[in-house]
Amino acid sequence: MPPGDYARIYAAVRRIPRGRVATYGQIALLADLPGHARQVGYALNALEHERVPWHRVVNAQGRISLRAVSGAEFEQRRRLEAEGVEFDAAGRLSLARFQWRPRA
DNA sequence: AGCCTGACTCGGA
DNA sequence: CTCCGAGCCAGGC
Repeated sequence: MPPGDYARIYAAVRRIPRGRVATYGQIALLADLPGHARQVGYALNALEHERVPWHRVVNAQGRISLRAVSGAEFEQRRRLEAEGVEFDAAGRLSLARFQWRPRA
């Protein structure tokens, strides 16, 4: 996978406004990498100190994807709630309400 | 090459 | 609604 791909993925994630979320597949599309939803996850997993709002990326079911190393999920939810995103009792957010829909 | 794994997704049971 | 199963693609062995 070309090194530049990660940069495009990060650029797409950076476009997500505060208080909104995007799905992995959606980011893949915006980065011109249709079908690479999993790679988006890898790219986010590889983040170190880059300034990228990784917490605004959730899966297609409006849930926070679990990592191999548990713990970061709580941090993600905490950050989203700090931006006004609400979760239901089942730990899921409403994509209908919070998903970012960039125009054309 | 083959096999396994993973911050994914969609559709069917 | 939840649980698979299959498809998906990149990476590491």
